[in-house]
Amino acid sequence: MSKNICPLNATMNLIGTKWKPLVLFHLLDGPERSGILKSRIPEISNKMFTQTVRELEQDFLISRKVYPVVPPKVEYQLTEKGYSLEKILRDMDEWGRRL
Amino acid sequence: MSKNICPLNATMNLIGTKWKPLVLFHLLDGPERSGILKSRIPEISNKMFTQTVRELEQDFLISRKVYPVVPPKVEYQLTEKGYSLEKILRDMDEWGRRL
DNA sequence: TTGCCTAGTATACAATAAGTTACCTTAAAG
DNA sequence: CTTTAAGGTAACTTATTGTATACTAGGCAA
Repeated sequence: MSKNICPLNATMNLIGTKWKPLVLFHLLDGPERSGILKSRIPEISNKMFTQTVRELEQDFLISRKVYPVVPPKVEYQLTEKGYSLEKILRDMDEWGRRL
Repeated sequence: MSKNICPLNATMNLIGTKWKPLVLFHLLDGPERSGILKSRIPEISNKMFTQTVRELEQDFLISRKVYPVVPPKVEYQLTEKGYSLEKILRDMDEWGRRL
């Protein structure tokens, strides 16, 4: 009865939600402002967007830069750890293209 | 203003849940009986296991074979479509290994 | 100077998804 | 008789998501 400590579990804990891969994917081509990033994922709600980027930041997959201006300006970008998912994210996108 | 019809969305609709990638991953090495497959994912509840394999079956990622015996015997295996996710699944597992 | 605009986020509450527990099946073993 | 087996269902509780609304503070139009 080996307990399943399959590494995939760890991956799922970090990016195994409906929105995280999408947010990460849309940051692959460089930093984006919050609003623009959000607009690339039209179906996401405000709340889930904020919640998702917060969690990704906590897990060091993205970083958040706040400019102290009004109206607010916030930019997100992938960390190195986030970028290390590039191949997986692009493969998943490619896989979806063939459906 | 381009609405985001990113293929990754399609992928997420098929495997973008907490359990689906895990179920698929544990079928990569061949067909498994229901109980054994489930035991490889100890944290999954009975209900979520059944629900997950049902959805994967509907989406033609796995197939389900029922043997008319008592007690029941049911086997799951990846379809060709399911196998086409092999690289992604193994990469995700590998990524988790390095955390 | 009242009041609306902006972008990012926060909050309260409703809806949906996930987890828990109990129980069904039927044949053979004890 | 009673228990055990594997797989699954149904009823119910809790956790996660989604929706609608509002806040912030400087700039600007009326």
